[in-house]
Amino acid sequence: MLTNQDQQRMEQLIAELNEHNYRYYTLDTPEISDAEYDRLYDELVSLETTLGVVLPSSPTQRVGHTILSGFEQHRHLARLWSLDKAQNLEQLYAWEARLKRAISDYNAKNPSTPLPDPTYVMELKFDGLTLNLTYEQGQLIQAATRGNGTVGESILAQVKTINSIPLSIDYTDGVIEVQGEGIMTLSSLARYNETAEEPLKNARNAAAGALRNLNPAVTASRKLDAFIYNVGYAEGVTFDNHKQLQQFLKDNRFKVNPYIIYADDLKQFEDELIALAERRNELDFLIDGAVIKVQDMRTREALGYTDKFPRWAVAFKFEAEEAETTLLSVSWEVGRTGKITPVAKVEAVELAGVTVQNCTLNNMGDIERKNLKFALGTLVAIRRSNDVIPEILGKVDEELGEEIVFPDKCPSCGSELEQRGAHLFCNNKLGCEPQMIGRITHFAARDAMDIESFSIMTAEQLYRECGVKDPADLYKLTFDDLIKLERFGQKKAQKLLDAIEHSKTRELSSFLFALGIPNTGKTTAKTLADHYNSLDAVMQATTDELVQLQDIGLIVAESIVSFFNDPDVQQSVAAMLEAGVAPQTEQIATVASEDHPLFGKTIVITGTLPTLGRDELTKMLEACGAKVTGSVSKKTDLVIAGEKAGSKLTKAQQLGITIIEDEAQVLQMIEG
DNA sequence: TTGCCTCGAGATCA
DNA sequence: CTCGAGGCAA
Repeated sequence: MLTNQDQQRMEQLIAELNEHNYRYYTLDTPEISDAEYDRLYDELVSLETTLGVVLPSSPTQRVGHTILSGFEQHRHLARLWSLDKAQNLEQLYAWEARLKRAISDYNAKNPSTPLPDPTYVMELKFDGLTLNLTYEQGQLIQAATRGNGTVGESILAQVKTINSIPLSIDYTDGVIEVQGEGIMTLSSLARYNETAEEPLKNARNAAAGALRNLNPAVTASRKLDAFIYNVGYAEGVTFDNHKQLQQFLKDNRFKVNPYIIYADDLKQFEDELIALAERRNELDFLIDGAVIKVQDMRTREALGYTDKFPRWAVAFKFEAEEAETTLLSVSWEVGRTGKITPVAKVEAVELAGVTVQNCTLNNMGDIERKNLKFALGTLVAIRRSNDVIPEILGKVDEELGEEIVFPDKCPSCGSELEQRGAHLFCNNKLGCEPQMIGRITHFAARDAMDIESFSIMTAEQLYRECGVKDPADLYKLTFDDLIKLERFGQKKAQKLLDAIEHSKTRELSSFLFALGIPNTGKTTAKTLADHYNSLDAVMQATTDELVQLQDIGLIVAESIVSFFNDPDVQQSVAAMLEAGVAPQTEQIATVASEDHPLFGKTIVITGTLPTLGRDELTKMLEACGAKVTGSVSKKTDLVIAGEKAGSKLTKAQQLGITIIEDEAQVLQMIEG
């Protein structure tokens, strides 16, 4: 039986433990000994077991004992943006110049409400894994990775194991999302590696790996930490400037790194940036630069965002670490477009926590510009540019090595190569294996037809063993074809077939991108799909028409026209359509049939679904002949309720309206 | 490009 | 149980 007294004692214990937890992990000023903490903790555990009651903010809820079967998708309430970069002071001031121009443009248009001169704040740029935490009525209800910025993966159970992240906060007036960086401190990593069977190589990957472990107990054993630096979405609270936002985070007991510097002028950061780069190695966690933001929130709102970045913030990146190693060999690889790219093998060398063995050299011109023509077997300097791709900077000394010989024949099929600019191309489109395998791989890729579990290895295997020479051939594959292959069992074969089947109904824009039209990326493919709304119309388009479209010039237009004039392409597309590939367009979908179960229904959407955006879902529903309205009434036939659904859901329940909360079920209904 | 994790396949052992 | 492919993040 739960008595009032027990309940009170439990709440008291939780409050005390959370307070001590906060002092220990967030403020780093513990007040009681570990033994005392453990005693209180044990008392709470036994109280919880005897009563059979566990409150959500109880510290015993940090380490879940159920092993997850996979990660669910999560749609962020506010997009998580990347940051514009500055590698040096010159680029930093260039950013400031753009910023000031944007401000004066704004002020010219809005003379009655001018923006103030910008003042700045500088913080550390942590090298870990972005976290997005959702609190509803003060409780931590969701935690997700960044993903593509819009949809990430839910890692709530893993994030709860991070002791400095509060399970509940004082702010209870609405839903908020805060953002921060999940990290592993260097001391934690060292301590972990002392006893670990498999030592972890660097703190960033260790943190990322720990958060993607399906067993939260494993995550807990890695003893991660997190710094919170932003409020991405908030109901019921606004901030005038960065200081207020910071204070809000601190008041709600988030762990905010104390390194925050305010300045009226970027010049004041110059010395600090140099000092920081030097002090970098003294910190107990990895940073890869500093983030500089405008303090004033109205300015942030007014300036807004480009496609990718906020205009009011920039990441100042430290000089990338460099290493010296021997250039062992250069091989020439053929991409899907026939472009020949030199790839360098170097003597394995440790660089910023990873072992580098391969470096891209871009093209012939690059090799000459870097004076590497006679560098085989000699010492070269390397660096990881843009954080990721290793590149060779140049020779370390004057010593001459063996010559890097530029090929004149395709290294794969032996055709004559053609030079276009600094690049070499193999024009043997249909007889050159890596080009064909590359096209098939590209076709199946995530942003293209999204055939899951299919990648270059599979493409090679299918090409060689099953005669899959063209993307269209994928649709002829049978279970019997696959099961014969090495490393293909029942499960894998079926999975691949299901994925191929699923790809038949991808969006037209994805299909166009998948075809690999030269000079046509995701964005152009989308432009084409939106404008023409049918595959046939795109194939019939003329150069004159195409150049009228947004961001399509003569070169792109001609690429598109000549691509679809190619009889091989026409044949391949025809074969795919024949096999049942039906790129989805709005036009097809808007031919709503009166037989559709959703036809004429009045539907209300509330909350957020894991992957479908509200606009996207509205369009889909309308295409079925449904009417999507904003508020629930007696006339509403159906309510689709996602996470964090509000009063609309309550009202629907009161009125007894059918409610769907499962995204998969929604999609099923749309499909009929 | 690398490191980390997961999953399925195939080998090994009971 | 071990190995390698696939997926994710930076």
